[in-house]
Formats: sequence, C-alpha cells, structure tokens
Amino acid sequence: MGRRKVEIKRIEKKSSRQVTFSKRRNGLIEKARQLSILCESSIAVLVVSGSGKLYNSSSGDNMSKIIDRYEIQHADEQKVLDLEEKTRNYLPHKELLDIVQRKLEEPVDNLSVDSLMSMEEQLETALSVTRAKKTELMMDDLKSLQETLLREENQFLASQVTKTQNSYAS
Amino acid sequence: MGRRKVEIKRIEKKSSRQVTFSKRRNGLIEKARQLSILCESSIAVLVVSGSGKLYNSSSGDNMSKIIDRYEIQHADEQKVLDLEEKTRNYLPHKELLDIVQRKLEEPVDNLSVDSLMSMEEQLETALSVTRAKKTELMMDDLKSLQETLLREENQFLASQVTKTQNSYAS
DNA sequence: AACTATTTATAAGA
DNA sequence: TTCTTATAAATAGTT
Repeated sequence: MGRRKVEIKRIEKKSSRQVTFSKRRNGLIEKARQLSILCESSIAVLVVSGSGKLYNSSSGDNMSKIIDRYEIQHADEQKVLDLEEKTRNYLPHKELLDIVQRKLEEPVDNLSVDSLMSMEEQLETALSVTRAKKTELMMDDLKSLQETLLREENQFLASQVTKTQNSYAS
Repeated sequence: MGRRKVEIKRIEKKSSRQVTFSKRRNGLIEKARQLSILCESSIAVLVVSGSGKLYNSSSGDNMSKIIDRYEIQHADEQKVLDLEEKTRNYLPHKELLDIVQRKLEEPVDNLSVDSLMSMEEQLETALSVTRAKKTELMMDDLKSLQETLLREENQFLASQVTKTQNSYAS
C-alpha cells in the first residue's frame, strides 16, 4: 500500500529502513489498539528495533497482566506431561486434602499432634507428586485447593483462639 | 477498509465481533511479521480474546527473549506496581488482624499452659503444612500475594499465642 | 470460506 | 521530520 509494491525482505538502505520502521511500528500499535476496542480484547505489542531499542504498547489491560497470562500458559511447556497421568494423580490428591480439611474441623480434643504430623507427611508427599506433575490445569486447581486449605486453617486458628478463651471464661 | 467505514468502538453483534477478531488478529500478526523482516527487528504480539483465549506470535526472536527484554527495562516499574497492589490489599487484612488481636487481649490469666502448649503445637504443625508448599513454582503463581498474606496472618496468630503463653508463664 | 467495494496504510516524493 | 498522494493492502459486508 504505497507508491509501489514492496517485497517483504530486509530493506537495505538504512534511512528507508528507519522511516519504514517508524511508520509501520506506529501502524502496528494503532491496529492493536483498534482490535482491542472493536473486539474487547487485551493486546500487547513489544517491538525491539535492530539497534536494541524497545517499544511497547498494551491495550485492554496492562502489559504485566498480559505477559503473566502468557507465562501461565507456557510455564509447563518445558515439562512434557502425560495428561492421563495428571488426571490419575489428581483425584487422590484432592481426596487427601478433603480429609485434612475435615480433620482440621474436628474439635481440638480429638486432634492429636500425631495425627497432624501424619497429615502433614501425607500432604507433603502429595505436594511433591503435584510439583513433579505440574501443569497449568493442575496449578489452577491446586491454587484454589491450597487457598481453601489456608482459609480453613485460618478459621481453625481463629476458632482455637476463641475456644481457648471460652474455656478460660468458664 | 471495507464496504463501509467502521467506528472504533466495541462491536455489539457477537458473530460480527468474532469474525472481525479473527480477521484483524491475523492481520495484526502478519503486519508484525512483515515489520520484523523489513526492518530486522524482533516483535512479540500477545492477544487475549474477550473469552480469555490467548493468541501469540513472535518474529525475529523467540517470545521469551522479547519478554525478558521488556521485563529488564521495566523491573523497577513492576516493583512499584506490586507494592501498590500489596498496599491496596493490606487494609482489609489489617482489620482482620485487629479483630484477632482484640480477642487475644481479653483476660487470659487462667488460660492453662497445657491448652496453650497443645494449641501451639497444633498451630506449628498446621503451619508446617503451609511452609512445605512454599516452592518456587508455587510462589510464582498469580495468587502468591494472597497466599503470602494468609501465611503472614497465620504467623501472626501463632505469635499471639506465644506471646500470651509467655505472659502467663511470667 | 470467498468475494469485492471501499477504506486504510504506506512508499516514494516534496 | 512532516505532508502529500498514488497505489497497495486490509477488511466490512455480502454471498
């Protein structure tokens, strides 16, 4: 789209290359902006010039979030995982967490240090399996489970505090 | 550049939006490829659709290198953003801690050492579960901040218990 | 997924 | 660099 058709290959003349770089870079970023608005999407464009200068633009969301989104998706690319194996290992793990949560909800009297230690051991085992087989989906599930566990833990701690105080009061 | 001029604003009709998204996304990525070749530069394009699907392309260099280049340049900026986010999240958390603290400041003179010891042991065990999960991969996770706050909260609770016990012992 | 009327981007020139 | 303009390229609406 210019006075004549240009082949897509390196522009040899430095000054022309710089002019084209500037024009097309602006064009690219503008196109990204438009797409972002027209189709309510988030777009990041990163351009590193031949001389190493960085130009970037993000639309629809901030750059970090878009890059994070990319990195989450590609975090596990290095580790080639068997999807079936992942599925096989997921259920027992979830059950284990459920057991721990139930135990933590029991009254203090029934909660022995030993059983807590044992639970921890089981959890650690489960976690090492989890780490080894980490995938994106697995991470998402673990995240929520872990969070749930931590919340349960907080609730437990808070209830312990209250309970202890009550037993003092009585 | 079509049968009629379009305003740059969200396309309401879903089917049209999807078609335009697909067309323009391809156009954008092709433009990036051309610019990369014409002006020997490295370009990354990340597109997250409204429904959360990620499309990405990199030309001239691989995606990770381009993102690294960005992150090096914006390392400081990122730290500031993290801090702001942490500050935003801190207030509700602090309120929660205040509530717990008020509870713990109620009279505790007759609180039995045994029950406190037991509580502390339980807390430590529970906390070790949390600590065990502190792997670098987990910490990289998007929810790391939230997790950290929960962990801090747990530690605070544990320290309150210890404090209470000490004041009883003396 | 193709087509095509139009708009838009841009290459070259000033 | 910036503007101008002829032309190539992208794409909106249609089939």
